[in-house]
Amino acid sequence: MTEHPTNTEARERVLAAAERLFAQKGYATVTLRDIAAEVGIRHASLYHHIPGGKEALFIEVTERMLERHRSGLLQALSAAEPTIYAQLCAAADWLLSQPPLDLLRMVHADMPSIATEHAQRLEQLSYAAMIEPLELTLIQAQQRGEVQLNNAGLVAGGLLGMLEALHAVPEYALEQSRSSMAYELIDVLLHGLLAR
Amino acid sequence: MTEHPTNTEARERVLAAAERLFAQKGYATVTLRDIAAEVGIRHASLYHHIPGGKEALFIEVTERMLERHRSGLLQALSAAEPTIYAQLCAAADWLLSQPPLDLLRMVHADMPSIATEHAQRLEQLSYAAMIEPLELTLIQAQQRGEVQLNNAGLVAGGLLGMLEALHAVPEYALEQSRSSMAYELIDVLLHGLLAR
DNA sequence: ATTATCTATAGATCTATAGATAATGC
DNA sequence: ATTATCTATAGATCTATAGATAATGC
Repeated sequence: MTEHPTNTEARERVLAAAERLFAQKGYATVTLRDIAAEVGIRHASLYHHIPGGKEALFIEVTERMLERHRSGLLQALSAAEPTIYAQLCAAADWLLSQPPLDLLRMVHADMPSIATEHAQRLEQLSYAAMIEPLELTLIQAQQRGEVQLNNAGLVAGGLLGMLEALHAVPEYALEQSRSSMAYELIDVLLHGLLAR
Repeated sequence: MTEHPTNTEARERVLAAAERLFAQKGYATVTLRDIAAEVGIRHASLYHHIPGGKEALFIEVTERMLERHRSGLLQALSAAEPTIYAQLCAAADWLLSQPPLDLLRMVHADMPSIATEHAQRLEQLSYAAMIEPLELTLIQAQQRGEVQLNNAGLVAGGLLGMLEALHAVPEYALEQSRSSMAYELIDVLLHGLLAR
């Protein structure tokens, strides 16, 4: 009955392991035992750090992952040279520096498994973290006359799907780095495939 | 002890439900009870049709889903007017006509949950079904001088990620049809975002 | 007669709790 | 003294099996 969940290094290790595993494999696929094994403790010991259990753990780490993505993306975008190519490459570098996350799986598999009020909040947060920064960047590039588009949100979502797909390339098929593949895709998106 | 798994309508209903649920939510998230409920029977009755159990069921329906994707994609591509725009739009129409599938989730979550020999086969099959047809189409367009590219496989994968992402757009946010969004993305990919 | 379903239940695994023991910080 | 772990176990849920019952096809 002594439950004093404080924010120590031990708790942080638990959250970090949970975050990485959930981001990569999703809510249902990852068991508390998997997380405990990753940390090197017994699964029952997790409850000392997370009295709320699996669902609360998932919500907490997903929330902070999305918030980190939002600030990391915004930071990367604003630090980049103000050309759309440099900005999108910086965004790609940021995304590839993070554990692979799969927004489509989050929407179709993870969100339906948790309480709707939290699912809705996380869904809004994922929009704010992943789409919005790219959308704003595209709109600004449009305003300075650099690009031409109708629906920045759509293009932002498509770009994100394109970049996330790079995480599906298996190691043995990696002839070049994922970064350089990302730059190539961004180049195609900017200049188009059509021969000139 | 009377197990005579024949290929009847009842079995087909089971396979269809399993296929749709697995494609959308993944192996671990979907329980045999979910599938049985969808069909309208008790979960134990599933075993009459699938003596191999959950894993064999997943492998069977994933395999046939990927084979259907391969033939459906090839068919759509070859039936389209031979311009890259028409071909990619036909591919998008086909993809959007199918239950949402998430290749990234398959690679990171589903494949590691099943026996490695089957996982490897399904991974090759998913390449043959999803990437290869688009890759060949892009190469042919390049050969007739319509497009210009270095790495057709990379672009095919990126395009696929872009199109799959359309399944993440929630119903309430759908101002236009997913098809028309797909066409718009394809148009961007062909002509590029940069202002001319 | 064969095929498809059901009820009942075994066995595995998972989340979660209780209470004991070890490690750590004053 | 407080914090972090452990063992042991309850209870829920899941996959899977056995055997009975219902539906269907000659």
